[in-house]
Amino acid sequence: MSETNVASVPPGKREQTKAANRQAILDAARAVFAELGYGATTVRDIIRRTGLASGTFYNYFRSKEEVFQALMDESALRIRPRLKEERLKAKTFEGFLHGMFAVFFTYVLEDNHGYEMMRANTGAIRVRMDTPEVIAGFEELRVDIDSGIARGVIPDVDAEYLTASLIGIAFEMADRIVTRDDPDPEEAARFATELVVGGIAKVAAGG
Amino acid sequence: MSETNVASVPPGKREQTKAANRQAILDAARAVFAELGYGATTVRDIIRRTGLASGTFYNYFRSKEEVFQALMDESALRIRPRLKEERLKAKTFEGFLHGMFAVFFTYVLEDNHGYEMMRANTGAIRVRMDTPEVIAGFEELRVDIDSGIARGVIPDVDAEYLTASLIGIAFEMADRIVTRDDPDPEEAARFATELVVGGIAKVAAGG
DNA sequence: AACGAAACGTGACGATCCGTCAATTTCTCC
DNA sequence: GGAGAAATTGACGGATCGTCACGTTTCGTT
Repeated sequence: MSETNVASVPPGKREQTKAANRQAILDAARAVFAELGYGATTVRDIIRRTGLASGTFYNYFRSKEEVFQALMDESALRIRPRLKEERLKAKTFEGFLHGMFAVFFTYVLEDNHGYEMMRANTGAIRVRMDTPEVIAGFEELRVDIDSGIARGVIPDVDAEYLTASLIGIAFEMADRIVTRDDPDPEEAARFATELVVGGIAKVAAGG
Repeated sequence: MSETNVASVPPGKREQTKAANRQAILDAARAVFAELGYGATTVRDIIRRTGLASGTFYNYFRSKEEVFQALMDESALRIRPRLKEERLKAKTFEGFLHGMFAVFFTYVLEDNHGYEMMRANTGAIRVRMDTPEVIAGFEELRVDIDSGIARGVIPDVDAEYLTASLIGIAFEMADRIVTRDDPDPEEAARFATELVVGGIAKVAAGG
C-alpha cells in the first residue's frame, strides 16, 4: 500500500491550487469591498488584486454578488458556533439573550473589517445580505424561541415579531457600537437584554 | 398689466417641462427598481422608459444612486408630517411610541411599492439608504427622546441605544409585516410599543 | 516514464453601460 | 422677430461584463 491508509485523501495539487485561488479571491474581495464599498467595486477590481486572469474569476463565482454571499457565509460560519455554545450554557432566558448579544457585538467589533464591507462608501447606502448561513442562524434563534415559549421559559408572545425585534436591535445597535469612541459590548449587551426581557414581560401581560 | 397680479410666478414652459422630466425619471426609476431590484437596474433602463435621451438623465441626477436617494427623500417627506402629527398629539410616552410605530407600519404597507424597491430581486441583497431626509427623521426622534428623558417622561437610559433599537425594531418588523398574509399594523404597533415600554422600565431599573 | 483525457487558467472578444460634450433644438425676453 | 440662454440629443472614448476557443497543467493508466 502506497498511501491513504488514513481515511483522508491526500490533498492533490489540483485541489490545492483550487482552494488557494478561491481563498485568494475571497481575501481580495474582502479588501476591495472594505475599500471601495460594495456598490463601487467591480469584478475586475477584485480579480486584478489576485494576479489571476479575469476569466478565472468566473470559474469560482458567478458574480460579485456571489463572492459577497460567500464572505457573509464565512462570517456566519465563524459566529454560529460561538452563538451555539452560548445558547447551550444558558440557564435562563435572560442569560440566553445576554450571551447572544454579547457574542454578536464582540464579534462585530473585532471583525469590523467585515462589517464595514456592508457600507458603500459612496453616499449612505448600506447593503445587507441574508445568505443561507445567515438565515440558518436566524432560524436557530427562532427555533429556540419557539421552544422556549413551548416550555414556558419565555412568555407566550408572537415569535416572529420577537425574532425580528432581536435581529433589528442587534444589527442597528451594532452599527452604533462600531462608531463609538470607546465601545463596550458588555454594556450594550446588558442594555439590549434588559430591553427585551422587560419588554416581553409587558407584551405578555397584554399592556 | 398682462398677468401675474398674483404673487406667484406664472409657471413658464421651461420650468414646466423641467419638473415633468424630473418626475418622469423618478416614476420610471421607481418602477424599474421595483421590477429589477436596485442592484440590477442601470441608468439606461430608467431613461429608456421615459423616452428621453441618455444624456438628459445627467441633467437631473448624477447617478443611479442619486435617483434612489431622491426617491427615499420623497418617501421620508411623505411620512415625516404624519409622524410629527402623531408626536404632537401624544400625551404619554406609550402613546407617542404607539403612534410612531402605527404610522410607520401603515405607511410601509400601503406603499410597499417603495419598500420592495429596496430589495434586489436577484439573491437576497437588501439595500438601505439613509438620506438627509431620513436622517432628519431619525434625529427628530432622537431629539424627542432626549427631551423626554430630560423632562422625566422617559426613564434615564442610553438615548443612542434606545433610538437605534426603535429603528431596528421598526425596520425589521416592517419587513415581516409586508410578507404576512393578513398584516395588521395595529397589532404590530402594539407589540413593538409594549416591548419598548416594558423594556425601558427594566433598563432604567438596572436589571 | 509516456500518453491521452479531463480540468483549469488565460486573455481577447462582442455587447453593454458609463459619463461627457459639441451640435442642435427650444424657450425667454427684449 | 431675433439674439442669447437653457435644455435636449446622440455619438464617443473608456471601462466592465460574461463568454469562449485556445494553451497549459494535472491525473490516472499502461
